Amino acid sequence: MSTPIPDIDDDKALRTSADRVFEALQDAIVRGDIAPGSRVGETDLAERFGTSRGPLREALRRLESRRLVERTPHVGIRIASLSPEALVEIYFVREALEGMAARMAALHMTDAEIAGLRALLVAHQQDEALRSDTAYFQQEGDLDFHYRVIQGSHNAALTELLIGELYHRIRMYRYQVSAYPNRPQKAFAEHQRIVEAIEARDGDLAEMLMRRHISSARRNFEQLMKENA
Amino acid sequence: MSTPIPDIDDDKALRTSADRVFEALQDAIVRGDIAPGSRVGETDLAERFGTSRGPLREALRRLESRRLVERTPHVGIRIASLSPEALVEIYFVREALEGMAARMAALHMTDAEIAGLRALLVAHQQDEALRSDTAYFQQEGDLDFHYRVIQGSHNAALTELLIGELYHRIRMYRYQVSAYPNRPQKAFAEHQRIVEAIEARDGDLAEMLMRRHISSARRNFEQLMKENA
DNA sequence: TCAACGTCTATTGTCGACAATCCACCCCGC
DNA sequence: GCGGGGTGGATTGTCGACAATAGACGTTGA
Repeated sequence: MSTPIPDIDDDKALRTSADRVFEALQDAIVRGDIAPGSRVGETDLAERFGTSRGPLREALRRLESRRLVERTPHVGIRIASLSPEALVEIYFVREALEGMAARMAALHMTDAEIAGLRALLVAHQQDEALRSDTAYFQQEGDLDFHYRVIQGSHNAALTELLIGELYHRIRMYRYQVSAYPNRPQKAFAEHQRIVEAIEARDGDLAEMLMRRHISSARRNFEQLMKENA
Repeated sequence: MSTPIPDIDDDKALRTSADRVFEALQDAIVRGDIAPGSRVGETDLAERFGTSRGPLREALRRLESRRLVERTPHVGIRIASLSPEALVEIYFVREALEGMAARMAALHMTDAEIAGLRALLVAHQQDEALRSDTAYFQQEGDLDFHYRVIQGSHNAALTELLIGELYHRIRMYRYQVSAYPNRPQKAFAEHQRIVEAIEARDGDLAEMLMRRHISSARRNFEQLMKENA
């Protein structure tokens, strides 16, 4: 108890209480401020977020849709915990979706967007030169890169699925196991070649490279799991 | 079609009222019993489904997550209507995801599942021989075929995304525009070749064929839209 | 006549209380 | 001592009432 949860977002931009709780609670879950797998009571949560159980339950239903909490009727809710196996499953989904996103990005990104993407890579290169092995920063940068490619697809359904649903779970896992090594220099090189393909407006190549990029990250992760077992 | 809303599911298997309303309302939206794009009041809906506004709002939040209703704070909710452009976007997502599903189905489906899949095709062939142009039936059969391949991937994340989220919107569109022609005989031939690839355990081929199958359905749809405009 | 303002009503957002259900613990019988 | 049933407590599910907001309508002034 005490003040375990980072302050509720008091910003009034999100009008309703249910929306604020939804964002705050999602953030708390993703950041691991609430232990994954733990059972939580509605009354406690409502009190903690300074609202009543009505809006809280609405927020919970949305989090349930996003697979961030699991609910069993008349029993309660528990914070979702992503197993390594489930993460591997998501890797396959990412490979398919982001591959398609890269293809469409190569076809539909504006020149300005591509320029911004390359600028991002340059920034990463400099940062990486300094702090070569701090995986965390690279991970956030990695997310940034993928975000931009996804949005570059100009496909709202695709973007919503990836950023709105999948990425929260992935980030949750990254917080759970604090920064597992993820070959930053190699990933960076792959990013660079993806951008080159996009610049060349080569959809086939962009998709292929992105799929290889993600599937090799998956294999790296699977290897890591095998070693730790 | 007489009763305005298909009877609320009185089955007690779904324990809570919010769950029942969620399913019933989703069904009503998908079937078009509530006009797409129409504004609906919470009080009306609650009364219509025989519950109070509390559970109804929880159901609405989940439907909002599935993009079946759109909500603007302090104003109300409106039933989502899927534009042709949005459907095209979803076709691309399907192409990526179902392509991956076909690949994984070729690798992971059990022999029994494959046998069932082929049996389904045989049944389709016979039915289709009789009613060669009734698109509706073929469509439901089409869904059935795709369902099985998706579940054959044995990837829960993939299955949940496709069947749990995307397919409701697709079905909604099929009800909206009553049975647009979708080249049943050609689709059937494509299904057959996909099954052959799965039987051969050829993941690469299965994915390629499935992607072609879906993208050619998309192009067929886009062509149709152009003609009607 | 038109536009801007203010009021007013209908609808949504929020809350607290009550009812229903489950789980843990205890008691009783074997 | 052990298993089964029952009871108590706590938690979730549901409801009706109240507060707050937005949009519609009428009014007033130029």
